[in-house]
Amino acid sequence: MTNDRTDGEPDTAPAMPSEATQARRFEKARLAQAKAMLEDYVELIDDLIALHGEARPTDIARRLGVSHATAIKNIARLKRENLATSKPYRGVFLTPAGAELAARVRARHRLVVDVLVAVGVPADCAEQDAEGLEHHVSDVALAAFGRFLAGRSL
Amino acid sequence: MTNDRTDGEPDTAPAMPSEATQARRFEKARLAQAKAMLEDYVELIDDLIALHGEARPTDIARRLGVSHATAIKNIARLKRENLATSKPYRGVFLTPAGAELAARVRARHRLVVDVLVAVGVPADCAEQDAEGLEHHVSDVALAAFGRFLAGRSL
DNA sequence: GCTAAAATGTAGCAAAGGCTACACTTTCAC
DNA sequence: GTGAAAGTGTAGCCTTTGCTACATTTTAGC
Repeated sequence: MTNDRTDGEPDTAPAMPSEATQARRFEKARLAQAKAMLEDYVELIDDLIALHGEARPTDIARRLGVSHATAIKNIARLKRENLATSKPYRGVFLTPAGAELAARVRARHRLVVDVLVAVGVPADCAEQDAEGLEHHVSDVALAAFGRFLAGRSL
Repeated sequence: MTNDRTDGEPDTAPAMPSEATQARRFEKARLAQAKAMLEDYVELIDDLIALHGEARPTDIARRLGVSHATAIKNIARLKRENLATSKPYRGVFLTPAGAELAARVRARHRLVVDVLVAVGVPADCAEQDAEGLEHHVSDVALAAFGRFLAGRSL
């Protein structure tokens, strides 16, 4: 039972998910949001290392559009969560766990952008929207995206 | 110029968007997130009024999976932003601006769910993912979604 | 190799959005 | 109509994630 039509409301009113179902959905969305910052940072750090051989806090800050102090504070959190390492006045590097997360996040990002483009979203808009979108795409949806794109390219 | 290949990095390194472009994307994603709470509340309040004739703080809290104190605090913010009205111990109602926002948010939500289903995401998963996703879908992408679905149904 | 600029790090503040605890009002059963 | 349960509201706290201001270290030009 996932619907909430137990009382005598007008028949024209639309059904809603049950309170528990809806609360679970919102809670998952909140959790996804909490992980978003970590995901953005590891993906960016991985990109910068690939491009420049290192990831410096100031570069990270500029690319994220935040102050360097904010970037450094968030890098400290990455280190607490065993996703990155750094020594004072040296660049930031990813731990194996961080690199693994970065790989997953980048693959997801590509897939999301590709699906958006496949349904007709302009490329630059797809890149923009994917930036916020990607953190909320579940593995199940991701698998469906993969099948959809595979079917398209036949 | 949106690419960043001005230095002597290895040719195997992938191109990245310019710092300014990337910073703008992240900033937009942050702004979308800041509006998400308002959008969730007005949509839910609108649904509850349609279903029960009123939206009570406790119902709102239960459906969002937060404490009633949190719901009341956020309702106060809706009132500050002229999206809702309420009097002590009475239900919450939407202003014209709030109702207009709710209508837009609900239409967007439907479109997002429909597109997810159309590309093969299971219905319940689509509903779950849409909850977080929807706040980051731009009007341009939304228009593309509409065209995609219209093309499908031919 | 020294000095100035850039980068890095630290401290303290603010707003958002959660929470619990407690007080007050309304509603409903009897 | 009264008392208990349910709903509503307030106060104060915590964490997250942004900021500015200032201190320190490294880097680079000369």
